[in-house]
Amino acid sequence: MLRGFECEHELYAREILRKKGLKSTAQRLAVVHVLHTSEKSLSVGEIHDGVKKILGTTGLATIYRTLEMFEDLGIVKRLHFPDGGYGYTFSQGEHVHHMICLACRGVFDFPECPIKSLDYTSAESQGFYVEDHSIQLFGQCGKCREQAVC
Amino acid sequence: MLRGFECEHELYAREILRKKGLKSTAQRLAVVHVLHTSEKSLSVGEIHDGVKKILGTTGLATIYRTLEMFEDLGIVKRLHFPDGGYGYTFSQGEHVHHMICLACRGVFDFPECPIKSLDYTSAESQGFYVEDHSIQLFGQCGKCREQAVC
DNA sequence: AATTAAATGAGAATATTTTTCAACTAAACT
DNA sequence: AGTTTAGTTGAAAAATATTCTCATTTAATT
Repeated sequence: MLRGFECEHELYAREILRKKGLKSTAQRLAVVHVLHTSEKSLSVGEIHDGVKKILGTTGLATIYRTLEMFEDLGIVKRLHFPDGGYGYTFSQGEHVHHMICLACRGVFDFPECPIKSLDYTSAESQGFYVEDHSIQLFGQCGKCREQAVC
Repeated sequence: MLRGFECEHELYAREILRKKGLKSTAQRLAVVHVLHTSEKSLSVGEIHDGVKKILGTTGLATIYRTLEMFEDLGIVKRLHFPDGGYGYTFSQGEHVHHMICLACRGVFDFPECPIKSLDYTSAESQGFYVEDHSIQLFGQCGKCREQAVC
């Protein structure tokens, strides 16, 4: 298959796919490439466009299939925005929380997990068993603040 | 217009609508009723069904329009689940975080906001201006744990 | 009761996502 | 390097989900 833009991120994805007996197709690696070279999160359509730029024609269904699979594998993360939209960002499966710029949809890692220091006592006192949590900060990134008119 | 199930939640919604010069229609109050009497979050279709049970025929477009408006007004909150679905829960505009049961989609308030005690220093050191944040705990509620087979 | 601006319903129009299936291809095995 | 095989893809159709249009209705005000 077509190579040429092989980097650590693509090798990382190849490895995960290989372990699961899944194929490292040009389409899948192109999705990895498009996502990890983007500083902002991307919609399904934007990912499709990016992949088409690399491979020429590519079916939209393949993009949907790939993203769903990648999310299960922890290769991408789906983020929901307050306006109801959503996008994908590359992920290496780590426990990371994000700061999301509402202006450019840029995604930045939030270095600390405040829940780590916190315990789940108040949840558990209500009989709730916590399996996972998600934290997101919304606002404006440095670049967008500079460009802002106000 | 049709009354009969007027309670504090409906009066609360009426007041917000009135202040904005919007009408308290039977459809809107029925959405409030359906949502606040449900212990779990509801999909658009479930809300539509619930409203139809109260009012008879009701257009789906009205449900969509109402939910969008209610979200802007802080009367409902849209929650996204790890499986990609989403649902709505009644809200009174307060800063509350939720514990979401993955089994029944029940929504419970998480009493403390860990971000309150935390500061945004690490975000701000990256030049990011934080406007809002969202925290969600996912897991299993007490009721679903009891019913679980394992 | 009359007025008016806002809201609704029904269905058409869009948009989004999933499914189907024949053709294709990466990976493993000669 | 060629064969085999199971997994994948593309294209189009199908299924879902969401938004829009506009004539009719209604809540709120006078």
